[in-house]
Amino acid sequence: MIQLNKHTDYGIVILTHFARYNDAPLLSAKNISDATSLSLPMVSKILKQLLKGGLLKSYQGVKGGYQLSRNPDEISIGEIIEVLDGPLALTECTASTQGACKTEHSCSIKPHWAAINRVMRDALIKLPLSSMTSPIPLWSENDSKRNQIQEKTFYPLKIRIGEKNEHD
Amino acid sequence: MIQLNKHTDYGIVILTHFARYNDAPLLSAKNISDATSLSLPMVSKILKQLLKGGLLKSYQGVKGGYQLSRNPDEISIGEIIEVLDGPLALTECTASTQGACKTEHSCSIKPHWAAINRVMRDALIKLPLSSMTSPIPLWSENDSKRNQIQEKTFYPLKIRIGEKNEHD
DNA sequence: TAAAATAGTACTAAAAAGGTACTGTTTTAT
DNA sequence: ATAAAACAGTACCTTTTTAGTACTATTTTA
Repeated sequence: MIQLNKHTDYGIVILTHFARYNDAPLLSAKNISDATSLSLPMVSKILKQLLKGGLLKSYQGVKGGYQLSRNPDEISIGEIIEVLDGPLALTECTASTQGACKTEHSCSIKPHWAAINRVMRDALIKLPLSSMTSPIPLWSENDSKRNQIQEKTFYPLKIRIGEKNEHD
Repeated sequence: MIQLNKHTDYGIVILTHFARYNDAPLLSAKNISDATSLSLPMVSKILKQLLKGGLLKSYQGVKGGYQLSRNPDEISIGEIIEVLDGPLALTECTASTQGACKTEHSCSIKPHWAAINRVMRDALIKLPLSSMTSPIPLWSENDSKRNQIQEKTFYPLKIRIGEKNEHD
């Protein structure tokens, strides 16, 4: 089912919590654990990963805790997944990788995998964390622009997919 | 890495082979096995799944074999993944599922998962199998329309994501 | 100096994936 | 008729990945 692993799943839940309480000064692992019903060790582990990936800032000591390193509309779901679960690709067989696949020499569609991976990545890189906290949960046609990260952000990718067809 | 399982990976390779030899009358499991360097039992297993999922037709007997049930431009990568790997969703926690998640009652972002799943599914459902056999492997901006399944096909989904922003 | 928080590492049990083997059924050609 | 070549279905086992926990060290504040 191409499922996210639990860590990543939990990570999105946790970051959504941060996004919702973005005004609060710092949130501790204990705080998050209570709010999400996830075990403290589990939460702690994921927070460390998010820290290492640059999505959170941390402060040690008795008044320490974590906070988002950027605004929720400048962090994408795709980026979160990449931090917790590695590259946003459905296969490791791309034009750039070498030797990962034993049938590589005979594989005739190798260059085409890039298209699948790109379509997938592009879709998730455009979905901002802030869309997880918006009052209306489901995207309607009119919401689609509001719930997208715009071109001027930090994302290098410039390809657009799913362009509106002018014939309908 | 949100990776496709091997069966699905192989399945796309196999169906791409069918797409490429769409004029040939029937292709046997042995034929596919030779062409892809995948073991015969493996190929056989996947072909059966694809048959069951309605993507292939089969004929028994000594002159038997398999063929695509539709044209390659009417089969989407997303559909293939759904047949071989289940629903195109990154989490099983959606508004429609019940009881799959033990922290369900305390999960505040449950309705929002649908957005992630939809973005993902929509991207892959629009990518046709025929794009795997096109001479130019990578999508350029101008290719994007050519390599998309159009609205008039059998897909019920009508949402579009990633619309071009008129400010750039 | 004690308490509350982050930082880092290592281990283990459970679940999923990947692959193979075996047996049965259908059709064609001799 | 019967053997061969292909599809059809099921069950099993091994390996890998995932999920979760435990333990220890470090930092900061009151």
